[in-house]
Amino acid sequence: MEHVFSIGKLAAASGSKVETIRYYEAIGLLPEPERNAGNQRRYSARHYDRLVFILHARDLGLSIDAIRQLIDLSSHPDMPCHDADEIARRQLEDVRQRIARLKLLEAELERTLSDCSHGTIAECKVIETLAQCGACERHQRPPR
Amino acid sequence: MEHVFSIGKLAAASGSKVETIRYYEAIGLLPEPERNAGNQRRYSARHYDRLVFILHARDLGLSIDAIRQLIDLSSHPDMPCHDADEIARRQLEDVRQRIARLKLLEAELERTLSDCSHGTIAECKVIETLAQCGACERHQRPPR
DNA sequence: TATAATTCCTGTAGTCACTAGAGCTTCAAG
DNA sequence: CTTGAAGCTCTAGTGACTACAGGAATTATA
Repeated sequence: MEHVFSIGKLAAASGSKVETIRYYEAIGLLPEPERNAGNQRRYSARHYDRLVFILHARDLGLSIDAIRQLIDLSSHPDMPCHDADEIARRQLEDVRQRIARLKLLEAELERTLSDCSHGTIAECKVIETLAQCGACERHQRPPR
Repeated sequence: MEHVFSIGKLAAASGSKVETIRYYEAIGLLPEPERNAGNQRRYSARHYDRLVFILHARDLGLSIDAIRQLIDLSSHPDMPCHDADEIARRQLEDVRQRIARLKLLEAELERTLSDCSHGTIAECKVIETLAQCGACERHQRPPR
């Protein structure tokens, strides 16, 4: 006899939300569960497993689309692992880039804050710093 | 005599996009520019400055709402700097948390990939890892 | 067992910060 | 003067949810 969950219990057990679960069902990530006599969803352990898989992958920053690919892959257990590997590798690359970028931001915010003389807005280095381009290469020189 | 830009030139000079500029105008972050006889937007250096301010702040991860607050602040130059300071400080805190979180993800993805035996999907550690909760505290124990 | 409180249902709309497209007008180069 | 690029407005789409309205079903309490 399997455990059977209401959507609320499944949300609580998995650490997600009722609305999110219904959303994952609507976009086809979670299979449609059985319904009881009163039309309420009744989930099994299989649903729990699938949901935890999705939540982990989301936590790791994978897009819904990447997760869909992984789920498709796992329904072909004879295929080589290469594609799943590739998805994880791309994600790792992405995460590393995000870290590098955020560290630059951290440094710039630290500088911005340490420069601030705590006077009035007119002298505020926070605003001033944002208004200028120090080492930034995004724009051309101001066109004066 | 001031430089005057078309929206396309402003986009190119600032490193943003035409649509983004119109969007910032629509939500009230950029003041409405003058129009020429043919109803086309004509921007001045003031607009360029404001746009660069916004783009920098967005690059630093500030929300549109935080930027709006900073702009409001800067129109009251006599107020103390404290509020602007606080916005930057909160943002720094946020960036640091994001870095910490991403580093955990990086480690988990590295582990996932190094475990992968490159066999078939059935043995794929990438998928397996996502399906389990190793050290994760998000959910309760599986309810079997 | 009756009622009250909670949970669940569907469907729609809202969020954020843009981005893309349709269908038209205006501008600039040759 | 023609032609093609750039501009205009307005609407809808994106991703990944989140929130609400207005009911129906279930569960807890008296």
